[in-house]
Amino acid sequence: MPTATQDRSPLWPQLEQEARERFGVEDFRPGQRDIIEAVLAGRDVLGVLPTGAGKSLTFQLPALFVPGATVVVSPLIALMHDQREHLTERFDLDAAKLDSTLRAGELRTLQKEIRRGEHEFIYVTPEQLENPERLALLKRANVSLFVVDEAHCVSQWGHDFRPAYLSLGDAIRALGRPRVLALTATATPRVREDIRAQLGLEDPVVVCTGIQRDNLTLEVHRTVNPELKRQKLLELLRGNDGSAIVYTATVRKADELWRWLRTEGIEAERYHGKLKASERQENQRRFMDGTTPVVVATKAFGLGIDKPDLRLVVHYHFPDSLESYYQEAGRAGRDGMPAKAVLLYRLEDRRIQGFFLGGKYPRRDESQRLYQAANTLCAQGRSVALKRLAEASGLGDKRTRVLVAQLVAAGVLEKGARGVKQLRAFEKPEELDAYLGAYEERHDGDRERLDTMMRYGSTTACRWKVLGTYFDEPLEADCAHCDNCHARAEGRFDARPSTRPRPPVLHRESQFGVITAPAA
DNA sequence: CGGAAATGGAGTATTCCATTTCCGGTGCAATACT
Repeated sequence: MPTATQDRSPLWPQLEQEARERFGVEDFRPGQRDIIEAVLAGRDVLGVLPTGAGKSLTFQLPALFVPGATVVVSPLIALMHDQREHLTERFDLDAAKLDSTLRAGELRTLQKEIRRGEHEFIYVTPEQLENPERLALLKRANVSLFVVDEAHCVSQWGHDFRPAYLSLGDAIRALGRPRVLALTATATPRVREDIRAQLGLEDPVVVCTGIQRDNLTLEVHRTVNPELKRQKLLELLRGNDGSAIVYTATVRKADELWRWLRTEGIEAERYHGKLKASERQENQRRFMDGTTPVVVATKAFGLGIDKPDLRLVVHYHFPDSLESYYQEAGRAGRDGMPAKAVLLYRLEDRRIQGFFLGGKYPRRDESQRLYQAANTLCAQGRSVALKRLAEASGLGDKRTRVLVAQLVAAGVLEKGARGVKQLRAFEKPEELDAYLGAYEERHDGDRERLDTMMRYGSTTACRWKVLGTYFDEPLEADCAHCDNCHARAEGRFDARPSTRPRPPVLHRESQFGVITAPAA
């Protein structure tokens, strides 16, 4: 993919004026100008900018200079709501939002407004774009810019829990192929490629600002048992002057730690997907406005969280990949002041992530079952509803949708208003095999990412270097602001750590059912 | 896969240990209830 162009649009002076007068922006931050230029030039763009780097401006500003409406796809209704309010109240722009919370009356009003072209911005959930009526409505808005906010969701969520993300490419085509701007805070080359392919971006301009953060110190503490872990956590929180997030992998652990921290005299909120919406909102508010300094949360606490003065992010369990880790840990120190990201590493925590990985993608036999069901039900060119396909194959709705999307992409099925139709069958066995095995590759990729996450936890190398390599931004010198670099500077590492004798391994259940433990 | 909780066994009182079982993230949308 090519990098940013430097052509200046003739509109630039007007643009700068608008930026100043409407948005109060005097100088553009790194990356912003390149993205805006490319969008105005009618290019597809993938922008990788960190949280708080002014992503919104990169579509809000050019949207005012292109004809027709700008559609913004957002993963969370709450996020859409905030952004819309921001646009209408602070910047005096017309923005609508289209999601399931609209009542029938509100929807009718909105339909009229959209037909009259009243809205410059229309925020939608990906699910809405699967609905043919909504798509028809948006078509009337003459969409010339299609923005995908938090675009990593396309790659991270599309294939399992929010399959609507797999249909964005279809929606873009249905809207007459407006230029597309995909925005995210982190993307490895693999994720970038996934976004490009899923959205059908054509020769996109890629704008990446770096991932290195000099004010953020990375640390890993190996904690060999739960008690040590808790003590370390307590020590970190007591030693921290400012706000902190503690991430856990499970809801139960989040609740448990939250309770325990409070008995230890630490003021904390909790946040996870099992809480009622009202409680989540209230807890988040108290953390964001500084009433409570600590929040214990699962990964549900993430999107849209921009608290610049966050001083510490602790991971009680490591997440599923370095992308996730960097996203979560990187929330610390957005204000540029010193901050710390600490991982409490324990080898055993792998099982939790391993468990989540296990059920994530369709297995071979499931893909087979769906394909067979489609073959049977779609005989003689009949249209079949997804629900029927799910019933016939015995798969869940979500899984069915993921697999249908895969078959649509392969040109085997076609989506219509009344379900799917079969266009052809897999002709060659290799083709069928590629379909059946498509998710095995993804699964292997995910395992690898988990392994890389664990290598980060156990490495003695510079941690920023590890991250740099992972995100394809190799770092030449060591960072001097991670625990390993500190340790090396203080001579606390052996010259050649890898040559030390390895600890004995306890083999349980060898193939003869004997337990052997090599002498230490 | 591992930790917590539940169950079971041994053996006779309460308890203790071993084994088994269960559970585990993210949200939208549509639907059935008050």
